[in-house]
Amino acid sequence: MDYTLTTPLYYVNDKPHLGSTYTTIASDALARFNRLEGNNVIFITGVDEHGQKIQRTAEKNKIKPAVHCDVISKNYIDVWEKWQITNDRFIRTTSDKHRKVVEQFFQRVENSGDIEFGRQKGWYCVDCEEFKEELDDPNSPTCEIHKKKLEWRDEENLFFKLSRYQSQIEELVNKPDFIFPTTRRNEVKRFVESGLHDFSISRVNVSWGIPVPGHKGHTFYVWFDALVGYLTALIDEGSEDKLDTLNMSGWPASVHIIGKDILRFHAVYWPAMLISAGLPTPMKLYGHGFLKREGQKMGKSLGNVLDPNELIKQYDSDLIRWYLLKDIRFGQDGDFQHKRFVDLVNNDLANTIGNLLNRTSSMSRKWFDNCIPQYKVNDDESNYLKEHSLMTILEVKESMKNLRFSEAAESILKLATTANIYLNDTEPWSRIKDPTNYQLVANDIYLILETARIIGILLQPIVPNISNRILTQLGVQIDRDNWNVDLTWGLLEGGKNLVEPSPIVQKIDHNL
RNA sequence: GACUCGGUAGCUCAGCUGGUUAGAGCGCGGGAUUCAUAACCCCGAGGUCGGGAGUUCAAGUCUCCCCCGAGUCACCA
Repeated sequence: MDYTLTTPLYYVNDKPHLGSTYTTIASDALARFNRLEGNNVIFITGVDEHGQKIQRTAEKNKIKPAVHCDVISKNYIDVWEKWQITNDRFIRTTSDKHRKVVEQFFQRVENSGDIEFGRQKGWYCVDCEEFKEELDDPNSPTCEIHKKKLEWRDEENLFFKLSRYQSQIEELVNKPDFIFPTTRRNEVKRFVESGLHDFSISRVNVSWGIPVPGHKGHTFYVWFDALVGYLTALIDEGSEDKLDTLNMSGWPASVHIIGKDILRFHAVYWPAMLISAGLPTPMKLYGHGFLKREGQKMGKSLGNVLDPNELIKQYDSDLIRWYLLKDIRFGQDGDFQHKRFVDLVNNDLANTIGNLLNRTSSMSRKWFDNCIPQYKVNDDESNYLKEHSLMTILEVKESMKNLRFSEAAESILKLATTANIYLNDTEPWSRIKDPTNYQLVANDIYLILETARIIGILLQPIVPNISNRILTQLGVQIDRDNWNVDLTWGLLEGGKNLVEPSPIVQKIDHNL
């Protein structure tokens, strides 16, 4: 099955921040999960590089826009690599390929009769790239968001006839499995019900954009351009005119993962554009929440933005991944609290999961000649751990499939806790003192190690590095492309050598 | 202003179509244990489920009113 998923194409006005990292981490976990499930995954991310805001930022820094974009885009590419993001594509909207696709796309929309001229005049905020309808002070209008003076504009732009798609968009937006979470769906529904207006898709006097074919002086409005980037990412060089064969390349997307702020563009404008161009609409949109930091909004003005480039210098990306995916319910807003981060990493990863492996491996080596013990079937065995493991596998799959990352993480953690309890109940360290208990202990240790193996495998999409360390210490090889065989209970081989255990996660200090 | 969603233990939150003594994790206090990364395990404190009224044999769970918070209401990523 094809599974195409996307992050937003991040706007390169500024370097990456933790918000975009969060979106990308979640997308990465989803991509990894679907690969392991045997789907043909195309994981798309990229950057949105056009628009007047970027043009002006570049001017301010006295460099060409193209240079500015190169620098910031490189920053994104690098940071995703550092965070071990497994995107299959990285699309830049300044690429030649993209320009050609946008031209083709526009051609189709124009052929549908959905493009017409419209006059737009009013007070314009460059930072917002939009006309302001309500003015705070008519004598000296300023933008409330950016606190900057508005500029008077009187321009003739190209408009997309969104209003023609009222009923189709209404129908789409009403589908219960299109927009998540549901609270967001309500907002979009209300918006659509209030009546859709046509919107402008070009700007004049903005040189930093893709020229609109056949309309001198017009460049595409950044949104029109950026959304089409999802298609560009799926199209091979030289096939820019083959929008018809997109369904062979992974379109429509299974899910667009986006921030809640850009939901409307994806839920309303984008589907309408696609319908106009004769292309299928995406299957699902997931608008996740925003991250605060220690209870405060993150923002440049507050100077409390977490820089992923700095964060990754201090911590293994898995630690952040675990914290963000486990502690924040995807879709809701979250709060990055350092103390909580440290507590979770130490408790969940180092103590509960890490120490489980460590203590069991240690016992196994000590009493079974540095090896994994041989399990001998015992009919009286209830094999509670096997049952719990199998249940956990089902839970994790179901949760991950539905982007409920925190539930998946909790299920795995619960399994580790159960295994720890099992150890405490069976007390192998006491039983081993009586030689007649040898096989009993062998079985118990084996069951725990096997459970640890299952945990290691299940952890792959969420914390891939930690997963690797667990599996390496257990000495197991796994199929990196499909986890279904490896998730069979009982594959751990008794009698195989165990390396000396070392902590898979080093605890971190509160003071750092 | 209109609409949407929230307000449950110190903190972050679960609680589906109403039904035994309201739950989890973290934090805190105590105990037990030694295989282990001073880890693991057990026990405990404790909350009039935002406030009020109502429906019902029975409401955190439904209805109404009020208070507080967040969000959306057209082209900011």
